[in-house]
Amino acid sequence: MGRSPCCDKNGLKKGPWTQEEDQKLMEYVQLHGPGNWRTLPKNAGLQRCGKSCRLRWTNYLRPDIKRGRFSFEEEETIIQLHSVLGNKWSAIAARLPGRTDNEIKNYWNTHIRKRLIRNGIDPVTHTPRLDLLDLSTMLNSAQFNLSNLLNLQTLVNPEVLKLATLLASSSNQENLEMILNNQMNQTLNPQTLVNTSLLAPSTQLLNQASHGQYFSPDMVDMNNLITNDQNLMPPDNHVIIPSVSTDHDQFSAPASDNASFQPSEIDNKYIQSFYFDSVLSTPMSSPTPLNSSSTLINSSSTDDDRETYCSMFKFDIPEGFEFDDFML
DNA sequence: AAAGTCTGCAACCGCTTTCTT
DNA sequence: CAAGAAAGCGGTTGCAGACTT
Repeated sequence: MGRSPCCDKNGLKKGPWTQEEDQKLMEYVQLHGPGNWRTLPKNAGLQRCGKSCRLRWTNYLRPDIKRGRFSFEEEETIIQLHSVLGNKWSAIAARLPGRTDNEIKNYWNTHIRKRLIRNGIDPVTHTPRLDLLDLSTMLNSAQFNLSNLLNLQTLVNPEVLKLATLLASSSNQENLEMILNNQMNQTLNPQTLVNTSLLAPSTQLLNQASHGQYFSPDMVDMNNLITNDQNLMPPDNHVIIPSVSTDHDQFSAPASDNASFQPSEIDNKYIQSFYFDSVLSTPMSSPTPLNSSSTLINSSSTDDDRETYCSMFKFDIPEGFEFDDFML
């Protein structure tokens, strides 16, 4: 059975709304409340179909709509919710007071989605795009071959494999193996990551971690994270492993034997922003002020260039997980 | 300065779900 | 329970303004 159109479109206006039309619609809704959209246009003296009126009201005229730029927290919320809910814009909008599904959808398509793609993250799966990586380097390795991988597959966290792949693409064999070997102990050891020298040490953070304290993903400025105590957040089932180059401006190649190591821009972004975050975390703290010396956010960055790093790597932290058990 | 291209967003379209009779 | 209407939803389009050549 075919569906009849929501209204007779003959003679009905389409396209942008005029101020006069907005006024009529607002006055009518304020007087009678929203709803009964089929009869509303006629009663309000509008040459529009009810559907158009409903859309105009819900997406634009509603008094509780928050207009203007999305805040950092809102953006983070959208990304996190999208990683769980997918394109359920109305469900996402329900968690963002004052924002409409249409607005969130538009913002996703025009800003967030592009940014994720630019950073090598699949906006659908929220995981790094392996097609961007050089798998051949890893697979051709004599020391690290496919059969080893297969033997490990039940033990290795797939997300860590992705990181490992990334590192492999940078020809850093030794560090890669260290990470994978530690994965055989079921969980990623932050000390090991740091010891690889791919990830410069943060003594302060490691001390905190070794005492079983976790950090919320204050994701933007990893440099601040290690230099500023107040950025270390209270336990919240979060772990961050900050991976900050020693000079803060350029990713450091391991010394001596790997002088040709040239990480790509994507490598830098991934590695420097590597952190763990449970998917359904509690709302995040306010972001750390951007540091102009950071590779991620530098002096030439505009507001629009605020990079989005959440949801890149997600790990569930097992209950009762203790870092002490895994310290070297 | 003009033409072409890009970008962001409001609005529309059509399908699905929910409600009403 | 079924049919029809209304509402909800997500994908897509069209256009105005910004930007680039």
